[in-house]
This record gives sequence, C-alpha cells and structure tokens, in this order.
Amino acid sequence: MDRRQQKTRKAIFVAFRSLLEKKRYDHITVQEIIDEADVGRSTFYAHFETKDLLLDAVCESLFYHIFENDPCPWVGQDKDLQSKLSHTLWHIRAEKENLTGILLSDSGELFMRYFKEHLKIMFREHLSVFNIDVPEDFLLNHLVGSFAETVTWWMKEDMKTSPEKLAEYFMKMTETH
Amino acid sequence: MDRRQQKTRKAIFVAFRSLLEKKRYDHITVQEIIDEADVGRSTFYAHFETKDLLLDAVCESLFYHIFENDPCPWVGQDKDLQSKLSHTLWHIRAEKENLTGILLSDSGELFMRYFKEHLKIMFREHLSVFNIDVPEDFLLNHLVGSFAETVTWWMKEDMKTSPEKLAEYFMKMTETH
DNA sequence: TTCGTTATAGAACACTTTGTACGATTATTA
DNA sequence: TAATAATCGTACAAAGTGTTCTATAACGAA
Repeated sequence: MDRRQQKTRKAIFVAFRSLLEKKRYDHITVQEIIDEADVGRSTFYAHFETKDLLLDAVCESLFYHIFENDPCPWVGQDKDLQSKLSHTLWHIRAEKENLTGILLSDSGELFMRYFKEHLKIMFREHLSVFNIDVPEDFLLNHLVGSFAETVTWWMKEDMKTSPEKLAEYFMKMTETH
Repeated sequence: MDRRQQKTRKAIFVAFRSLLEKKRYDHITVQEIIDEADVGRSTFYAHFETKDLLLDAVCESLFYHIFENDPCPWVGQDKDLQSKLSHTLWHIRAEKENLTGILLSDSGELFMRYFKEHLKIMFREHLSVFNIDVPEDFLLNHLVGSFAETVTWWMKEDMKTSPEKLAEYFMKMTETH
C-alpha cells in the first residue's frame, strides 16, 4: 500500500473518530471530516464511497485488535467462560482510548452490532455451562445483550473495576448449575 | 387544540413512522416526510423545530401507552417484580403494531434510550429481590439492559412466547436468593 | 351565520451538503 | 531518473435546509 494512501486513510480515521466523540454520527458531514482531516474532497471519495462505509471500516479496525488478533499465549481454547470474558475485557481496556469515544457516543449503534456478533460466537461455545430451563436462543440473546450492556456500563464508570472482577460479577448474575 | 393542528400533527407522525420502518433515521429527509405527509414545508417547521424533536415526540407518544397511562385495575403497586414485568410485556404486545416497526428498524437507538429510562425506574424499586454480591449500579444496569434486549428478541420472534412465560424466563436467568 | 383569528399552502430565498469530474501537481516506487 | 499513482483544488449540478412572505381556507366563538 502506498504511503500516501496509508497517511490519508489514517488522517480520515483520526478526524472521523475525533468528530464522533464530539457529536452524533448522523450530524457529522463529509465536509467536516474533510476539513478536520485536511484532505481533498475527491480524495475522501476515492477512499470511502459513503460515510456509512467509513464507519464500517473504523469498526472493523477497532475489533481487529480485540477479537481477531490474539497474540496472548496464556489463552488457550480450552479456557472456561469466565477466563475468556476476563481476557476479552482485558483487551478492551488495552484499547480504551480507541474505544470509549465511539462506544459511548450516540454513534455506538453500529459498533454494538459488530460487538454483539463477536460475542455471540464466543458465548455459543459455552452455552452448556448455563443449565437453565429456557429456550436456547433466548439464553444466547440474554447473555450477549447483558454482557454488551455490562461493557458499556464499565466504560462509563471509567473501567474502575478490574477485568477479572467484572467477569466475576457477570457470572454471578446468572445461575450456573 | 385546533382540529387542523391535530390533523397535521397526526399526518406527520404517520408519515414519519412509515418512513422509519423503511429506512434508517438519519437517511430520512425532512423533504420526504413532507411529501409523505402531504404537508407544506412551512407547516412542518411550524410544528417541529428539527427532525430530532419529531423523533422525541413520536417516542413519547409511544411510551405513554405502555408506562404512563395504566388503567389496569389488577395491577397494584405492591405486586412482585415478575408480575410487573409480565404486565409491561402485556402492554407492549397490545401496542405491537405501533412498536415493532420503530424498535426493530435501524432507527431504534433513541427508542431504546427512552425504554431503558422507564425500565430503570421500575427495576430500582425491586433491587432488594436480587440479593447478589455485586455493586448496585452494576446490578441495575445489567437488569435494565438484559430486559431491553429480551424484549427486542421477543419482537423479532414475533412475540410467540406469552408475556407470562417470557417474564418467567427472564427471572430464571438471574439468581434470586 | 358572521367575523375575527389562526393554520396552512406555496413559492421564493440564501445557504449548505453531496457526489462526481477534470487537469495540474506532487509523492512514490522501481 | 522515469513511469506510475495519489492528491489537490476547483467547478459543477442536484438535493436538502431553514426562513420568510402572502393569499387562502378552516376554525371557534358570539
């Protein structure tokens, strides 16, 4: 990839996320992004077809560091759910500066959609832990939803609670037989 | 209130909600609302200062029937939480046609904010039921978030489960000592 | 029914935003 | 250095925004 492309892409990303922290997604104009990023109009459209696709790209890049790219050697596939949750929270806290703005802003909608998709995959592997007499899709939805809400709450509280403690709280909330 | 005002207001509401079901909130233009409602441009702005305030008004009117206006004689203030949840779900199902479109659309963000605010008030009164060793604000957030997610799931499932059964499932998910 | 009041329609307006196009310029890579 | 590719800046038509104005028509009270 051309250095200029990288530079432009990064400038747009930074500008966009800076704006996302200040105002709502749908109130941000392409013009503002261009001005903030100090990039030519045609250049922006050469990189991103629409504002929505830009948000897509930003979300993808944020989650890459949390779910896909996992270099931690101490996390195996045979870990229990609580450890996995704790580990995910640990990564989220490491990305704190990058995540809080976009997640806590009014623009967090799409972000949450991505987040829940990833969480669904993780929880599906551990459904057997929850031996509760409710429909399986209800169970999965409840776990994913409440965990996503928990993370949002955690960020609003400035992540005062440790990842381990938060994962413990979360597990405590639901009966595990 | 003048009959003409009522008529115009209703026409705008109907048009707006019809559009909300078809496309995302931030992709809807005032022009489209005007065309759909068959109302003059200046008339729209005489009623609503901005598109956001219109959405506010629509949300308010939707929740009025669920939380504020409660004519059911069989629901007292001394009811237990599960009964209250069941009762709320019953009202939501009664408003099914009015709610599903806006809640399941991509425009459901603001709607959910309203919903959670009302839920918070309800759950706060029943926190003592959940005798779990977690911070109180964590507990409240978890309950509100997971219940909101549950309702969304329920709507997507076309409300096949009965309100009583759904409230039971929800209570089962969380330890009550 | 009559009459003053009030909401609406419709047009005009300046302004912003959008998405595209083009040639000139500059940076990159080989 | 030379070919390549990205960027800039400008221009442009189209659409949307929010306001103002006047004529019209519907309203509510006497």
